Amino acid sequence: MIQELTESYGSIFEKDLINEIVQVGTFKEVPEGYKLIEIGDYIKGMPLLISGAIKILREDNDGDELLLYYLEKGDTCSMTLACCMGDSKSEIRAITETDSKLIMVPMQKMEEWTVKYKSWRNFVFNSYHERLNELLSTLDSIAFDKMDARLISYLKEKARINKGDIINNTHQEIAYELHSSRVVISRLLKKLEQMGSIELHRNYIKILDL
Amino acid sequence: MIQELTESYGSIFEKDLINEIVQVGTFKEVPEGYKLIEIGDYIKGMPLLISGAIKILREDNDGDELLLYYLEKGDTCSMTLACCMGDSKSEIRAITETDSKLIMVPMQKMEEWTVKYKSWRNFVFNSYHERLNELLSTLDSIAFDKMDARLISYLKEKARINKGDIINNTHQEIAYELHSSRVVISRLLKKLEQMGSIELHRNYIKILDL
DNA sequence: GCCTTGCAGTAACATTGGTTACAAAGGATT
DNA sequence: AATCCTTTGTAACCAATGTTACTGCAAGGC
Repeated sequence: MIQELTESYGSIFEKDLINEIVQVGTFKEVPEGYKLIEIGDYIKGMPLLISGAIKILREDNDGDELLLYYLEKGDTCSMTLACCMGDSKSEIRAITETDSKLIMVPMQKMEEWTVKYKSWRNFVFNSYHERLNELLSTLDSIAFDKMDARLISYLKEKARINKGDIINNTHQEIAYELHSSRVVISRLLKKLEQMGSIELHRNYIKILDL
Repeated sequence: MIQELTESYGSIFEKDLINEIVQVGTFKEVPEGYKLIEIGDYIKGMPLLISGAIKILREDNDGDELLLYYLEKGDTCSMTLACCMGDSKSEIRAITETDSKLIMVPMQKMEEWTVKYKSWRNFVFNSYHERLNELLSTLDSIAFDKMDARLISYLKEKARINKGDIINNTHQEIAYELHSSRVVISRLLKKLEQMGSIELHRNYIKILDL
């Protein structure tokens, strides 16, 4: 575990802190599609992502979903922080987008480390900062962009996260995450194909030039 | 200044911290409609709101606005925090919604107080927590609600913030903050009036039963 | 091969929201 | 009162998105 930690967090955490994390943290390896956090859960631990990616989703009262953003190596979930501090329930759902490795740190250490380690303070604040900004840009996209622009951003981001030019999703799945309908997504994808930006196949999409 | 501080923050900050704030903070009284922060500004200080209300707005590339949320007594702007920590520019605009009193605290104290005062740590984290949740609910409303529902929430919130049942805005102004158009807002308001929920007048709206 | 199931393509239509254009009403100024 | 400006009301129209319904196709199981 110490090896993975050092690799992903060695440049930002002090040695002492790394050692503490090794002592109290638990290493987890989770497959793609695993649900880490459900809306309404009480959260006891904080995840430090070593590899892979996690998607953070929001849901409304009717069960409609919306993708908020992804977490990657070196990220943690500020929502989790926020929830734990406030001792409240999770407002979001977290699902692994790819196979992932992460370390769970018990929440009790938060306060202690915040006082003790400058690097931990910076990490936590940076984390909040980045997540706030990601939320803002998600909000921008929903408020100001039309569906075609949102779809293009989605495809780009998804390709980046999955490190390739293939997106293994059905139109229906994409529609869920963008909170739209399958027919609309198929329509727009077909347009993108006709423009030569993508190639459509059954169960996957190949990015050509977005 | 110590009096106002104690009144609004006495129950959450230690005496010592209050004293420090009094020493380094500057008291400000600002009228309604005053622009406190503009997008792109570098921020040197952090505002502690004593009375009144501040609206936080987002803008897209075309200059279209969108109301994010309000700050009230006892609140501070996490965006500001986020920006200062990251030494980056402001992502938002802040304008007083009503006449307001606030104390500006220089940013340098942040780090120091975070180590020194547990109450300050809690305040900062709570602040982040609340702002994240407000952003989330704004996002919900944009993503999942139709314009009529958004308008109703807007009117309710505005009435609450202004502590009354009169909303002193033109249809055009409301349209800006909801990122819609005047005609659409007039149309929906007229419907609400016909349902007996509100009364329309020139330059103001009276809330009857929302 | 044949059947079932899930995915994608497409047409027709409904709804929401945005745009343009113009009229009418309320206030303020002269 | 005559004029001017701002705000509001409304109609007609358009574009984007969502809905319903039906089709064909691919893959896997039988």
